[in-house]
Amino acid sequence: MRKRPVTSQEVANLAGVSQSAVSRCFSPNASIAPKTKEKVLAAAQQLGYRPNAIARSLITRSSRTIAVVMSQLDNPFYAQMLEYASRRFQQHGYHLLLFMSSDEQETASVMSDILQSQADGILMLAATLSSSLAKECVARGIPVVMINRTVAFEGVSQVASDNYHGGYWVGRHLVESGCERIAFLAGLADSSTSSQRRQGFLDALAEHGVACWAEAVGDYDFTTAQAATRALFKADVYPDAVFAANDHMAIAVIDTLKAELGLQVPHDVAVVGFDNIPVAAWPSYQLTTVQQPIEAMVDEATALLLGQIASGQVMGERKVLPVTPIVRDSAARDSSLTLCAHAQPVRK
Amino acid sequence: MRKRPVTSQEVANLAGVSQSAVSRCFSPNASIAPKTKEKVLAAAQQLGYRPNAIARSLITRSSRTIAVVMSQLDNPFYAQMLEYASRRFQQHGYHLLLFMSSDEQETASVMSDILQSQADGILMLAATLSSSLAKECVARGIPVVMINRTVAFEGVSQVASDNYHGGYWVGRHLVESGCERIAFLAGLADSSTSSQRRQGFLDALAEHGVACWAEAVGDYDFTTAQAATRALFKADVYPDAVFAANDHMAIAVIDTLKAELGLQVPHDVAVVGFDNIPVAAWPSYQLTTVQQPIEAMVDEATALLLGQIASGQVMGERKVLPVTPIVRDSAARDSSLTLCAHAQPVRK
DNA sequence: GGCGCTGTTGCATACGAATGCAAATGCTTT
DNA sequence: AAAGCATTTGCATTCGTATGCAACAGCGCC
Repeated sequence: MRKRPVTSQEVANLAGVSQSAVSRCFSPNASIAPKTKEKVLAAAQQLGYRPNAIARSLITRSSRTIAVVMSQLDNPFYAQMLEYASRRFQQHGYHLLLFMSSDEQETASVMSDILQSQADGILMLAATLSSSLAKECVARGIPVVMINRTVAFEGVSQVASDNYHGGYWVGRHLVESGCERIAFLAGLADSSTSSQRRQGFLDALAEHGVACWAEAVGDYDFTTAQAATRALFKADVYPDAVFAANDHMAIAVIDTLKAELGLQVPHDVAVVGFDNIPVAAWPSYQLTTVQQPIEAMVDEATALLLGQIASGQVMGERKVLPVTPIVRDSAARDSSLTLCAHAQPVRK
Repeated sequence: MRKRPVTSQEVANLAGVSQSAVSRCFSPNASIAPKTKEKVLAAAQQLGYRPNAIARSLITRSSRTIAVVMSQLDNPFYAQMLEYASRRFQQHGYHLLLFMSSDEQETASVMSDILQSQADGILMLAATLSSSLAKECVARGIPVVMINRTVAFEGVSQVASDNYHGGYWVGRHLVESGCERIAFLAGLADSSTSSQRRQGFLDALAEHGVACWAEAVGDYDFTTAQAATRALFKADVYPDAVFAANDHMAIAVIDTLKAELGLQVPHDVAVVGFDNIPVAAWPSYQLTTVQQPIEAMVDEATALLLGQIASGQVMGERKVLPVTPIVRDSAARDSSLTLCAHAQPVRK
């Protein structure tokens, strides 16, 4: 049977003090005599008392909980983010309530749960939010921070890496490496990250008088990216470079080229990704990519959330963090590298 | 400023009913007249009322929350588990509270948070628990289910895949493939999964009159596994097969062999892993491995937790689920496959 | 019309801890 | 010894919702 939990009242009885005294022993800045505290803690220990966080939340009106909404955990990039975020918030005495949501409809139902759960803040990792829901959160004074997504509403904060300049660097790097038939493999059609990377990339090509050879969509998914690769390479004259909107897809491209099409990377085709996930560094891939500053992004998101929670002021702030090009073998034919405005290339 | 939330009392006033009536509108099986419900819902809608889950939890003594303790999210195997578990519990109206914990000490502090949080159940993914903490959970009537770990205490439930027979299959498969110098790469020294896989593996070798050629420890970590590989292969006569206790390490072995030692897989060395993570199927690796039934394991864990929560009976149950050998190129020299008692090989 | 029945409703209380306020304690000071 | 002050303590109330109980309404039936 479920045991009835020990309450502060019972501890108070045993210690011969009032319930308030017990409560004060477990509040950081409460006024309590050392001797009393000792007595109370002994009694608490003896009974196995643990303060009930639910009751505390009710009266303090703060659950010390952050709701996290994620769309994909199979992408190691976001898994890493989640892990780091969890540790970060744990340090500040906050806990994460995890929600998975693939589509916007699911997000609506999930948001309803979140609002009922009294979370103190909401962190969205690559998940989108309808503006009506965003508005409701802001109206209730719950800060929302989105990582790597944008939303058409002002009240929510956004943290992203500099996708535009990352894409720009890739475009320039490929052109300067001597590539001539450069293709782009997009992520999800409606994702801001993919389109910003694409825009920077196209601008770089244009500045060098090169047009994008071909485009395809891979939905940030391995299998879809494989199919897209086959489509891109079925013509007699195929691309000599592919920029995939993330590493996951870039890996799929490399594997498909090697295994199905008998093409060598980078000898026949240069491939560049985005994110710098751990796999990218593996000897089999040696993927040239653009590193997103995971920890800095999470730190920024944490600071925004905790800051707004503390101040009670919910406002939409935007942070764009610099990215770092990582040059590896998959696209490094020519090493005449030059610096990009916002990005220092690093050879690893 | 943080807005004062709308309460059921305010809705009641607007709708011209009592607070109880409002409450009953949001409880599934409460007795309420359709006409009243309509009035109340309209008022709730107008005010933007959402029931406060904290207050509800306090009175019902059930938070509808499951605490999840994880040790590693960088292993896609556990990331997949978490994602599936989240969706599964979401379906049942439960939410996940996520905690990361690497070592046993951290787990102790995390458990303290969990007990205060009034979670209805605890799910441990590849994390260990001291028996004193386990005992406390059981004493409080909080069910605990561990996936892929064992604990020296009876009250907690355990779900695991059949590591022993998985290891056994690997041992036999390698011997029957003609390998003679077979090495084992262990995971964490104290993990039950690694030692069970090892035991099955060694038993299979012994039954065929073969001794294990060498052993090393890789801590389930890419870099450590790379170092271990170098150690295993530094002698003139090196292994002709390696069984790594999980895929993550097996991939590290393959990469290290190819990139640093100039050895071909499977031509020079056969490599087998465990888990069947998505990477294992990638064309570059084609890793022979033993698949753990992720969804079945989570389903089982979910059923155990929800069952014990519903009945109020906390008890230690053990479930061992069958594994499925997956034969791919990394270890398939000879295809004279035979069936293993608990495992049907599948060619994918 | 009175009786009993089913289905709704409101009242009052409970959940467990935090906190403003006033009372009480202990200590110093003159 | 009395007054003054700072610190500690207990009392009573509060957070927002669920629920047992009693009151009540509506209905059909004899």
